[in-house]
Amino acid sequence: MTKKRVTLLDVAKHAGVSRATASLIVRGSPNITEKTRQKVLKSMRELGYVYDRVAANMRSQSPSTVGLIITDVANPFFSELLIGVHNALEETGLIEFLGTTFDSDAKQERLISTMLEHRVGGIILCPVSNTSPETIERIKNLDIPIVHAVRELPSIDCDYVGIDYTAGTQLATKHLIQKGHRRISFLGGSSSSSAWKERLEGYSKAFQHTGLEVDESLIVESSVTRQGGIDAVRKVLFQKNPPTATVCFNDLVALGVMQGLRDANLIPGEDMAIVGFDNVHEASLYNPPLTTVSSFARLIGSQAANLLQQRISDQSREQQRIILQPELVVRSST
Amino acid sequence: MTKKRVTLLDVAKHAGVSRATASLIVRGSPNITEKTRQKVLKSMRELGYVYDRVAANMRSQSPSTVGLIITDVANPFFSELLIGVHNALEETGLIEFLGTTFDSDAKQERLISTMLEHRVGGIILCPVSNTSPETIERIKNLDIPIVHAVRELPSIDCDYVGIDYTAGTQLATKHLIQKGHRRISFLGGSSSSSAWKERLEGYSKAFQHTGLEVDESLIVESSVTRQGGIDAVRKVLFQKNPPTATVCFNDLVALGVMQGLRDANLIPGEDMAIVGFDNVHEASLYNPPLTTVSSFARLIGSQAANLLQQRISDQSREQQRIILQPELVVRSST
DNA sequence: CTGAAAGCGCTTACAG
DNA sequence: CTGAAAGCGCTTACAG
Repeated sequence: MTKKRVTLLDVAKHAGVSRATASLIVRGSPNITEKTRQKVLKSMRELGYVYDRVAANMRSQSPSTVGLIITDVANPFFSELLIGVHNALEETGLIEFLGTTFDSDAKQERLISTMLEHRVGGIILCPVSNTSPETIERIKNLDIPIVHAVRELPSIDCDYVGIDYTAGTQLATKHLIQKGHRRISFLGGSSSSSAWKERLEGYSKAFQHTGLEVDESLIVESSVTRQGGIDAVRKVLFQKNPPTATVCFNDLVALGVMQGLRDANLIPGEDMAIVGFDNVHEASLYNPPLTTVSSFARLIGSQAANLLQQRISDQSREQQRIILQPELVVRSST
Repeated sequence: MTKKRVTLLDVAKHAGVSRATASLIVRGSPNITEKTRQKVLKSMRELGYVYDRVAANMRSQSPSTVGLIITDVANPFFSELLIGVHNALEETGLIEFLGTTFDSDAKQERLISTMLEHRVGGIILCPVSNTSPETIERIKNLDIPIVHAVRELPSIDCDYVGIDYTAGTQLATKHLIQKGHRRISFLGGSSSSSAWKERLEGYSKAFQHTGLEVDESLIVESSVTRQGGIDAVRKVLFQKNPPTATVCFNDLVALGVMQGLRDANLIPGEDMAIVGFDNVHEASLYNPPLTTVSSFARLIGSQAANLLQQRISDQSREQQRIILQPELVVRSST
């Protein structure tokens, strides 16, 4: 038994103006006398009018929504990114649909479809690590703006915002080497993602620059979760020549590594130095406070939102790649 | 230079059928011969047709979106709830707009407005703790379905899903009393929220049942974050008669409490027993693993989504309140 | 500022 | 199954 929706025409009649005038007012046109404006706004309040952006945008063919597809809401890196996107979008009147893939290609497929059917004006995509060729092909044929964030798909040309992972882990690894460590493991993440490859490259580079050799047995993949960190550290801890330090795929993994060490009665930061990646808000609250590489999640989010808006308003503009430079944040875990 | 959107009429022409037929097919009508169906589906693929749910729902006056308003994405409780909502909605073709209030009434206001203008079919609202009377009045006048979750607004009648907080903290407090504790603090949360009041009631009840008295100086409010926990535990730790155990507003606060203890060179679980609330996925990974009360976040989410759907399809149906019964999960922090 | 018409991409509700 | 018409709530693009 919903009441019938109040339309602009109802408002116009109530205020004694034309529908065209009322339409100009809701869109904030300047060339309407203040007096009529007030009169119409008053009618809107009295009738309880709610502007229908969906109808408006359908007619004007301008989008009112964008899609944001991330891998995991529970990962603080992504919740920060989400906030960055939201804040940047807030002022523009755009609203975002959120989708979470949990790194599943099938889910990513479905989310993209659903969002397209809902007429999003564009999509910010943090692609799953093993995005299938079919999905890539499909994305390519999409005639709607798309911005990639965090991870880049090698075969796709489009706007991208990410950080220089290679520089980041290089920074982290160098820091450990300077502290005197020689056996340094690299824990967590999946080798199929570009984000992993780039990080590993930084790790390797740091070794090369010091003339040291990388020991492959110290490189362990895992899921990008706390549990993944626990699992990964176990695999290196019981080798005959265990590492004295570790670079982690991200802070979440680092947290797991700390846990895994404690489970083995070792003290994180003392028995093994640990560097994370992301500088998650809570990294300073870890025990011990975590040395990590800041990846500016919120900034990535707001930059991606900005790129998307620009792309929406001008499809033909030049492609942009924004690569943020990471910073090492030294705390007591190293 | 976007290509023109392919419409149902384009598809119909291409397949040599009428628009009405094509429309029946996208909506999955059964009384179409398989042969024409295949023919039309083929045309859709060839033309790259994307169904426009926005237009469809506008015409049929049935909603395709719902709003979900939570307090904090970074809180694992809410990210679980979010997943619950998403999963339940996925099958129905509804898609959700996510809004985060950070417990600000102004933000909540703005989010509700934006969602209404985007024609959501309903809203799942986890209201901010100090929701203003104006907002409440406005929500009342809303003629769209709304379901409250997690927190209840006392002056509003509507569908609600939450858990029995009173029973939860009572369980937690009783457990500590049975373990021999007498000085038990209650840390975190804001006394203006119903969720806090109910929890405190459970805490008090447990004392009453054992003939013990509550010491008001052991009840400390804080923000519902890890930092809040650190701050709160400090305030009780340096009293002349500090508590030997604590019930925390939630797991996030409990994590902060552990940290605060360590900062004071105390061992969580040994020098002070700790019970959390929520049974966040990571609670079992805390150090020490956290005794906590399970609040079934994901289930709350899916139940809220179900209630909302039912309410959308039948506005006049009887109001529902679903109160889940919490369970104590004992681990080594107590 | 007004007024009347057309259109965004669909569905509805017919008669055939 | 077809075909033509009307409508969801707006905006567009006029002539006045």
